[in-house]
Amino acid sequence: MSAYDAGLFWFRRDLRDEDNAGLHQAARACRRLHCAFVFDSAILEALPRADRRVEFIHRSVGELRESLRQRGGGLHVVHDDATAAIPRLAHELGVDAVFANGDYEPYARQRDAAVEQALREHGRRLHLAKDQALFEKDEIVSRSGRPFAIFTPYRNAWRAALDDFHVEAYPPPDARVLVADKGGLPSLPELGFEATDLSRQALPCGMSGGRAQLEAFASRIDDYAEARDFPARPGVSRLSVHNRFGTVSIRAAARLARASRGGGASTWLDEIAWRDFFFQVLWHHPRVVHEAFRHEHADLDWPGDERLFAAWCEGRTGYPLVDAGMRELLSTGFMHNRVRMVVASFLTKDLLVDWRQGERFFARHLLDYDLAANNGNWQWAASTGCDAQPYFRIFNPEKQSERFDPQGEYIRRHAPELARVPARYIHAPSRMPLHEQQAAGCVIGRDYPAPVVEHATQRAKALALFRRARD
DNA sequence: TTTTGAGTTGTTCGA
DNA sequence: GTCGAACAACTCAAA
Repeated sequence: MSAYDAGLFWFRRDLRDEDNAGLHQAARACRRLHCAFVFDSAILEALPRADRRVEFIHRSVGELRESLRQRGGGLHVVHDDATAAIPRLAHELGVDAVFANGDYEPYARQRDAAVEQALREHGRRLHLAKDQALFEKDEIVSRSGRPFAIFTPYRNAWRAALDDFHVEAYPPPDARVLVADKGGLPSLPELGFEATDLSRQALPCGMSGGRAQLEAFASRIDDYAEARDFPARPGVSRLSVHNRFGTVSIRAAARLARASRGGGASTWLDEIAWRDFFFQVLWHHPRVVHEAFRHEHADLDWPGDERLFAAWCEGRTGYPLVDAGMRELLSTGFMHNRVRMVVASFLTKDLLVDWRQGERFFARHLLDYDLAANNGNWQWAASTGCDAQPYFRIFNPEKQSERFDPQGEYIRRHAPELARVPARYIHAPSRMPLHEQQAAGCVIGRDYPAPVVEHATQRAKALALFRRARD
């Protein structure tokens, strides 16, 4: 009943051998199945030599390889340009077909098209399965058959579809099908990378790490709706990096939400719907990678300069919640979601810097960086996107700080120079009288910067910028 | 077919 | 102090 004698499963952003749609499909279609992972030199070349993500992937691939070996199989690990490596490996192993899980990013689509073309020249096929998303491409469309451009109706249709959707886990591949690997796992230095501080971050890698995070979140999910906006609290799932690299299956996340059924689970399910929504937006509109989704905001002339952008990058804008967020990003590779919104709003609406600069900075530093979600959310914050925030809805960084970090716990954790600032000044330390600054060991202009811009003034400028674009 | 209402994440202003 | 309105424009679904 197997369609092929031998096949090759190519792992990409799905680093697990449990509940993996494409792997399951491949194992059923082949009598013998090889597995491979490619450290794609086309991607790695562009990265700095110390990169937490590469280390996360490296460790997760190592664990995946061990797990496959325990099942009687293995994982070929190659360091090369994937476009060349996969067709070559398919040839060397003498397989009839290659299997993988689909990817919605323009680079990945191009790469897969090139691989498919090269395979076809030798009579081999490439089969792509749906695994990253619960629903993809044209699975959720409006009544007119067009892709949704507004989240809420998308979400309603998505949830209705989920009610009828089979989210059982795909069983792991049958041991009799898997074939052992040859060759080793290249070390991080062999790939051209240095070790990072990843082991000091409270972030378990691999399938085992993903499982632990998911279980830990299961005990907090009922409080998610209330707790998720407070960055000092353990309210959010912290599963984003595992969803990014597939060390947790998105179907496992959906099963957890379904099993919980409370308000927290429902709110969290909406976040999963946002993820699918942005995958779908990117799939249908790849141009959003480079330009505003809304044409009338495509040519906004953002006046923000390099000095302001640098202050934002380094977390020294003089707005404590913004600075704490940027420092969290730099020191951990993560930033709490509420704070992501605050710093994104601040960069675009207060510093008036082009959202693409912020997007690129996040892309470089976020461990959980995902093109679709990052782009979608930046365009949301900048009011340029698909179902974006209205341009006049501008976050006040001080107000957000008072609401979501009232005692400044989060601020103090990430901006230690503010640790001794009294709570009544923690959201606007420059208003502290000098003697209190001295008592707190935080003199404005010496230990902590004065605000680089004034919110009210910049808000008015942002409104004018958008008004001009509309006229 | 047309109309109507509602829409992730907010702030400011004036009564 | 609290409250509602205003801040646009467009998509989508329901009436």
